[in-house]
Amino acid sequence: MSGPGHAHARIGTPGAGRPVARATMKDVAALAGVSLKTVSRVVNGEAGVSAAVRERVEHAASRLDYSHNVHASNLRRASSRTGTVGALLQDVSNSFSASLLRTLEDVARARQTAVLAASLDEEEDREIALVRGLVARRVDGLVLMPATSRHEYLAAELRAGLPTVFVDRLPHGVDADSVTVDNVLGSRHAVEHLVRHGHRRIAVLLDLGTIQTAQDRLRGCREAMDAAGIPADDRVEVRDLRTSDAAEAAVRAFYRGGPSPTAIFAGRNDLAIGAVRALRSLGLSHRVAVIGFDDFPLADLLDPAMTVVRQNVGQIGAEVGRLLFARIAGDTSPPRRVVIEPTLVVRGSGEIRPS
Amino acid sequence: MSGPGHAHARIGTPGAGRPVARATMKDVAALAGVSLKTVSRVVNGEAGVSAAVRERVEHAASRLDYSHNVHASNLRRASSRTGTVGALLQDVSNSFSASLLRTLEDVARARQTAVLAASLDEEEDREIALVRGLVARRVDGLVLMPATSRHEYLAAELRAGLPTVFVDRLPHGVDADSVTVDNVLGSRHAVEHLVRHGHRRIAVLLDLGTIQTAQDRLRGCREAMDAAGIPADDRVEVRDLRTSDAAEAAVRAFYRGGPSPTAIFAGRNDLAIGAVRALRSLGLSHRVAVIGFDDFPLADLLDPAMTVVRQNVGQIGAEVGRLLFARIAGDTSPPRRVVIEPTLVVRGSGEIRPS
DNA sequence: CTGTCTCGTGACAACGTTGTCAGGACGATT
DNA sequence: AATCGTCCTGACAACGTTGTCACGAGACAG
Repeated sequence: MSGPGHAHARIGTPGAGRPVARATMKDVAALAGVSLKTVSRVVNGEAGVSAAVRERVEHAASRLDYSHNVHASNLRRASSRTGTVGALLQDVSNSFSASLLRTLEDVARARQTAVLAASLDEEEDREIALVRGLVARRVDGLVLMPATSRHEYLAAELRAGLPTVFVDRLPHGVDADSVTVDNVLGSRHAVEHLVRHGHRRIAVLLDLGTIQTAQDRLRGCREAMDAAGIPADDRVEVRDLRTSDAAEAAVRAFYRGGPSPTAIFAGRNDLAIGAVRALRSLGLSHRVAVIGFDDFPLADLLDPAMTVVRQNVGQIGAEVGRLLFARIAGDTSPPRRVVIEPTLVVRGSGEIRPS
Repeated sequence: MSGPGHAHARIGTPGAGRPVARATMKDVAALAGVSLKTVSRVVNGEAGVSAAVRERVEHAASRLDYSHNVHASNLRRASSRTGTVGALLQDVSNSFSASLLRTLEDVARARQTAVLAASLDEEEDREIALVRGLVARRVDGLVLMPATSRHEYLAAELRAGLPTVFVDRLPHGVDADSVTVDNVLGSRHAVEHLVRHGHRRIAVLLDLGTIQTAQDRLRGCREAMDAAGIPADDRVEVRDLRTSDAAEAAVRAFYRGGPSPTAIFAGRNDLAIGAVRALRSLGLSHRVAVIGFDDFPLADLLDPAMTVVRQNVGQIGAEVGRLLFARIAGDTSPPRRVVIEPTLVVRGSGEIRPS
């Protein structure tokens, strides 16, 4: 207690402990009067330690608040798993990424694995920096919803055997597992649905043109329109919409002496919400049809309830987890591309007929 | 290429690399024809390496796909930071936890720190196990939205100086930083608001009674009702509601020959949503007032738009980040208890008068 | 030419842990 | 009594890295 290092150490207050070094196996060994290796045996529950010694060690460990250092342990161990995986998603606060993270977390926890989560916000540099950080932390696996469109920068890691699963977007330039949604199909179905309800002037709201899913969704729309003989119309095809507010403004513009579409397909859930806000304020929410891509909480409570193309997030997350941990467990079969079919959820807003 | 270990190693396929060991500084040193220590100097950008040697080392490193091992580095370094913090939240897929995580992540990223995220789902054992795991991983700090009601189990860690910030719920039995919302105040304001609009039969929906915030919210309601001279009524005070569905069922029961409250205060956002579903299906959504605790996306788009008590999540997250990283940076001042005042956001559902 | 100083580089120990192996105590077998 | 095997325990090296120190080469002053 009077040692120089402890002189001013208070107990139980936040900053008090910094000077107090953590107890190591060596300290526990000294207190228990055994060798370091014996402590290691006890801590790891190995056989070949007498009950008396085991008890002495455990007592010493708890008296010193000993906590195992997994980093040192992994460093020494033969085939070191860090028990950590990384998840780089678009934005952990949006409901799609958040649900995905949650499902992955559940799978990981069942395997004693922790999840490092981060948001990319479609920033390419951030993705590359974060991947580097995760590799430096020696994560056992990586789940990636990429912001980049080319993934050669990952080649070395993949070659080194880093289990990697792409989600929502396909890998380009490297070969890796992926779990994606058939965006072309989903948006084609949505637009076909609108056409079937009599629409010919259908607006399309889309995210950043650099994002794969946005491109695919556009393609799906075009296919459906081509099949219906509806010519492409630049005035109602708005791209590079990043926010709900941008979508709202775009939709407002449609009806200010503009093309006045009778239906709107929104290529992302918050764009759909922006569209609803605009229509609501224009008094058009019961006169213009809306279908959004990606379901969201409360879509059924809006008025009219929103018809959406649903990506089954639970299924996506489960597939991602399954693939990732199979690789971590040593599965070396060729990369798999799991494609999940989205479904149209009919709720009302997509069934409004043109007036 | 003909070495025995590489004979069957394919390139670029997921499982190909497992047998290929990662290059270490030793390997880089050998290839560059320098000592290991020189590689360390180059990798860490230390001074005292000639340009020629530096270039040779960098070239060798990239040829071997060398990646720095932060765990070994931290182990050796004097004052080791792992550059990782842990966030144990209620459920990373609910919008409150997710937003909090997101804000924390932004603060952390600015400090080159990664975030380990996990959900507790109000399970006490899981909290304890996860904290142990985070400590074993030597996180630099911990953000905790506890499922437990007593926190003595953290005493040793706090004593050892683990920077810890409680969020949404206060620490009990130990002294630590916290950022909470004044739940009593918020719910008192909500009920006062209902009383002011003429309500005397006000139902209260609450989460698990073991959760601190639920207790506080109940207390706030009671204070407001006492002040208004409204006697407590067990029939309209429903506790231990875990899900939106449970809330929906409870509200349905109110109007099946039950007490028929003229207003409902829901102590959590998804309970409020359950209430809305029930009222909607009973055709009462414009006749019974509803106020929810905690704002949520689209609350303004419901019909009627929902009046809520808003906890400013951005502010909470920012405070948590600020406190946590101040501690990590060495701040040893006494623990702080930051309390944030929630505000009533008036939107319509809370201003319906009794019929 | 010698001595000193600086600069670039390397040898070695150490961080906290685990795998390998060897040794001592003890009871059982010859 | 000598030999063997079993059980428990410890000494030591190693994982990949960095801090410390020492050494050799060249520059420069005396």
